[in-house]
Amino acid sequence: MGEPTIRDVARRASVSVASVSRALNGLENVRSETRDRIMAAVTELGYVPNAAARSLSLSRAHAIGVVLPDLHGEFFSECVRGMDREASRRGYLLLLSNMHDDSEQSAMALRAMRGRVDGLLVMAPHIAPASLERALPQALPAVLINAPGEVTSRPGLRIDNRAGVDAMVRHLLDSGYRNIVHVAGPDGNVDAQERAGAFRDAMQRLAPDLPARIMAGDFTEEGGAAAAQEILEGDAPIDAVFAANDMMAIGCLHALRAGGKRVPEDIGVTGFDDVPLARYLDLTTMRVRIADIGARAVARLVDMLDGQGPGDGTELQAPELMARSTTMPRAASSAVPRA
Amino acid sequence: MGEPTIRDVARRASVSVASVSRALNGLENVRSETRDRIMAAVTELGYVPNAAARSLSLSRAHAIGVVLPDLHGEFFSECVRGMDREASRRGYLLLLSNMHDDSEQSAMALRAMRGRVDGLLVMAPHIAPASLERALPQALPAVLINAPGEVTSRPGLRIDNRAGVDAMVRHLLDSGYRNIVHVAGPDGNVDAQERAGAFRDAMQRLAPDLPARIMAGDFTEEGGAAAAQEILEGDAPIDAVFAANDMMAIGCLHALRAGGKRVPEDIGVTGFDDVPLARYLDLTTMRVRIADIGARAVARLVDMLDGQGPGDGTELQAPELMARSTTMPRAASSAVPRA
DNA sequence: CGAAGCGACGTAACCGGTTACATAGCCTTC
DNA sequence: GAAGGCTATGTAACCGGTTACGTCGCTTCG
Repeated sequence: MGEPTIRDVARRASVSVASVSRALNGLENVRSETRDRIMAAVTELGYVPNAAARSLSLSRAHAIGVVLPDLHGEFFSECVRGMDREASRRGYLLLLSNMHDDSEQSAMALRAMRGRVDGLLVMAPHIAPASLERALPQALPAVLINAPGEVTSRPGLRIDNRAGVDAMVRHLLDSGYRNIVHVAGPDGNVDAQERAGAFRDAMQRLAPDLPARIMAGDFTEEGGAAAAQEILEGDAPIDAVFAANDMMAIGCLHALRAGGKRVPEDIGVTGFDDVPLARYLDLTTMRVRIADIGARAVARLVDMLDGQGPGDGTELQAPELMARSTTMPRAASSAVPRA
Repeated sequence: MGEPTIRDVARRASVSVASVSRALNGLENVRSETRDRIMAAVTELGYVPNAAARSLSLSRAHAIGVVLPDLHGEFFSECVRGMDREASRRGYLLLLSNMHDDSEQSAMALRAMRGRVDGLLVMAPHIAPASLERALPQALPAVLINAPGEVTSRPGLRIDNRAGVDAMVRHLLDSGYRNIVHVAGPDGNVDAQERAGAFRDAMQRLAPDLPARIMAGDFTEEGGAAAAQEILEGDAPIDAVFAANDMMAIGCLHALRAGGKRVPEDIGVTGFDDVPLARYLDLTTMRVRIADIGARAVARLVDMLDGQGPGDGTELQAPELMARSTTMPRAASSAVPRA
């Protein structure tokens, strides 16, 4: 009545279940005539192996658990797209579960994956590493995405914020901007902190004579606009705003233009992330290839599962400068010494 | 060595595996003292039931397979977000697989889900219903999302394009626009066809005296701009453009303004979908709650699985008018008779 | 010619749960 | 006080695969 099982196939092909299993898994020690009979039976019955039974006896599910926070649109889909691409290339399926803020429920979701997946991909930007480590089944290999710092023993994958900020600061200096202010993200956010710190360092290193101003922000468009207001009303001779993300850069851009500034002539504006809107507004920014991060995370995890060693530590994904029309080479430009 | 099994728990609590299973599944016939001993053993050992074993013996996986095409960002993530929300409320996990254009590989992905999922959520806008029906395991319940027409016997979920177009046409007429042109989407797309057809019908019904012009388009920004050029250069007295999606509306909006037209005074522009960019540009459009569609799809599927009957046929999700600043009530306005 | 070796194949145990059925202990009831 | 019923619990079969091990027949070689 139900779906055909391997025993049905065996009966139909007049062989034992062992032979069917061997034939299906491409083992060598099956006579080709036998194999043909088995394959015929398989197609006649429309047999498909039951994955649950397979996982149970192999203790291998060929599936990867993906636990993501409630991400904003583009980021989420790009990440999953990259994961799916790599996973399906490698013959794995993705088991998805949003990690809700409720850590109780997240723990539930994690347990529910027990026995279903061979490894975990976890993005938990706002979870303390210690409690994360506790929630993670210690038996399961896991790759952490954008986890805060090196605090964990798990292999990880992160945006190379330092390299990105470096490239952007260099671009601004090369273009001739001299009075650069960084609008930082919220305190709680790891990327925000890292970008702000990197900005300070980059300025110190690349242009020690110039001031490295940092303003507070919150990653929102309104926050960017507020920063712009402050700049318009202040008396500091700012000629470039480097926002810690694109949304703030966009808020900034509008407010500055509304305030009578010409961008990029009077003042340059740049962001970070390269959201679709940035491309649309022709905003200079750092492109973060999120899909690649997802794909690499899968690749590393599968390598671990196949015993290729744990890979070492945290891998960084370098963003790419997208120089567009909110910055321009300026008259007063002077070369910056290469590091 | 490996993870503890139910037998380990049974041994530790000095009971049989049957009692452990009963206690864990909340069966009534377990003495509370016994239950406590079992629970203690569970937490001491850190026992988590193996899902594969569970699915095998119950033939119930508590997971839902999700097969989506390679969707564009926002749509994908919204849809999955809605699904995940509802699925986790109902105690289900999501098994994800992008359906690549390669139908061979898609079939593979579908078989790989055999035994892993209790049902399928399939979005296949560009697959012929017949071949889809063939690829789908006939034993698995499935809910089709945005499937073309009623051609299939499976329950489905679709955007109510007719209602949406109706509402928009009514809004334009109410606002006083009289010479409305619809910029259609690509021929192959079901939504595009439906919207164009609905536009013709709505105009016929709500304003039989007015012309119902339709121009060809392709759902891209460039396509919208091209249509706008044609309007600018033509001599028809167009005073409103209703694009079949937001991206075309945006292309149109820019081209019209670049061509010297004032929007919304000289000409109204509207779209469909309410992508984030539309909100940003303050474009009048129809909001499609994609997340709700995903959530409803899960809800219906789970109802089917729980034997609540198959639900009947295709359910429609009504879009919502977002009247923003690319349309406005005009002087020459005259009321339109309500249907 | 018999033993050893080898390749193809079958038998049955196992993976880790669930559950039908058996059993045992206790309480009722006449 | 024995029979019957009820409840808590144990035993073992089963879900559908994989695979260690055994069997069988044939070839090869001393």
